Amino acid sequence: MPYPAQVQAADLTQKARELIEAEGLDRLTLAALAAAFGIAAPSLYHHFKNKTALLVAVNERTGALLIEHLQAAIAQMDDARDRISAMLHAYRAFALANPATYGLVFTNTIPGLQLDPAFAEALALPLQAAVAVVVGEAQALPALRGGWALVHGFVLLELNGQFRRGGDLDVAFTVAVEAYIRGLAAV
Amino acid sequence: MPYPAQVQAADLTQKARELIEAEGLDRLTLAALAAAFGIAAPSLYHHFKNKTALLVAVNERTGALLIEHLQAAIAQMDDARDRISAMLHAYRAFALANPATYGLVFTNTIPGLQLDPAFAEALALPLQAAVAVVVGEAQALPALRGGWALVHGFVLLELNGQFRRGGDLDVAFTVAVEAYIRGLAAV
DNA sequence: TTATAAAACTAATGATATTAGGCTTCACCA
DNA sequence: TGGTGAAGCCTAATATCATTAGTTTTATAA
Repeated sequence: MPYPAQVQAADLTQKARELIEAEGLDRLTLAALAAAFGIAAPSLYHHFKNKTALLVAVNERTGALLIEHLQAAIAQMDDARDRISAMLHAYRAFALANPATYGLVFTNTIPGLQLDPAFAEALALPLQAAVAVVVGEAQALPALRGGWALVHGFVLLELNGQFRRGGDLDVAFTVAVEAYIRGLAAV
Repeated sequence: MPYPAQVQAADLTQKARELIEAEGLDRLTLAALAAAFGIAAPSLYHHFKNKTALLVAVNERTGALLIEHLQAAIAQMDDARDRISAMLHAYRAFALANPATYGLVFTNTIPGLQLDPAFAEALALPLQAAVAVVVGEAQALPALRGGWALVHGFVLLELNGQFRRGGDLDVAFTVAVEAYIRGLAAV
């Protein structure tokens, strides 16, 4: 029945991600996105309910990429503490490489952008086991949350330019992560 | 020479903060803010260069309140580790009590909202000394950044509703903070 | 009393998202 | 083989805001 689609939803999502990283979220207008495909803005409504739905799709894609990235980082690591450290570093690397879209995933200034509850679950999965080895099953959940918080907070402050007193941020990150892991283990 | 000002910039800032917390950032329109004072939207431009400048003022106020809150929290504490713990808990309490405006301070989806560099400085000041006692001057800066990151990240994830697997978040926060401090000390 | 300047107003402009309604193409079925 | 209908596109219109332009009001200073 159709008409030869000039555009797939996935292409739109991908291009939107590129535009957000290249120009900033505020420059991503429906008109600009449509223009990139040679179509008119209202046509986008055939692919997404509204702009928020487009951004949700962007976030889902970013989340999937992040999870892939984390899984790759621990491919052949045995020691639990090494795995934790490697994942936290990989997490930061991903966020720094995708600053605008990473930030968008966790933005709460735009209503209706909540990520699927399964996301946090999927994100935690690869880390959960390693943390449990270090602190035991009972403390695994809070310990996990602390680790996620540490990295997430560090990266956001870093992306936000809040660390303005000099110093090597790579070193600071490593110091913080090592301290946290050491503290977890030392119960 | 003037005209009896019906409004002071500080009143506008205060009301804007209230509206943001009560209705959400997206509901804060200039028309709504002006209406709360019985004046017309364009009149606000006599007090603020534009809406971004208003939001910057809101952020400055939030930052000042946060710093006051932290200083009050450590009023009569002697032990360095107690001070660190108390400040981190006070920080979280403030953010949870002012979720929308706290989030706005660290939002990077709105251009031009960068807080004054002096803010991070002033925020760090009360914590700096306590951290230096525990880890020594040399490691104080990275250790400080890690602590800030931990709390900031925890609070944002919490406000964003990312911790959906149950469990007591107060406990999780305490576990994480204690682990971090313990890890810092255990060098 | 009057000129001035701050502070407000009304009316327009411009950028965007969104909605309404209609045209075009093509896979499928009679 | 030809008709149909739905998908995908378009143009035009609407609504919401922020912002700008130009005008009016009024307390005070001279």
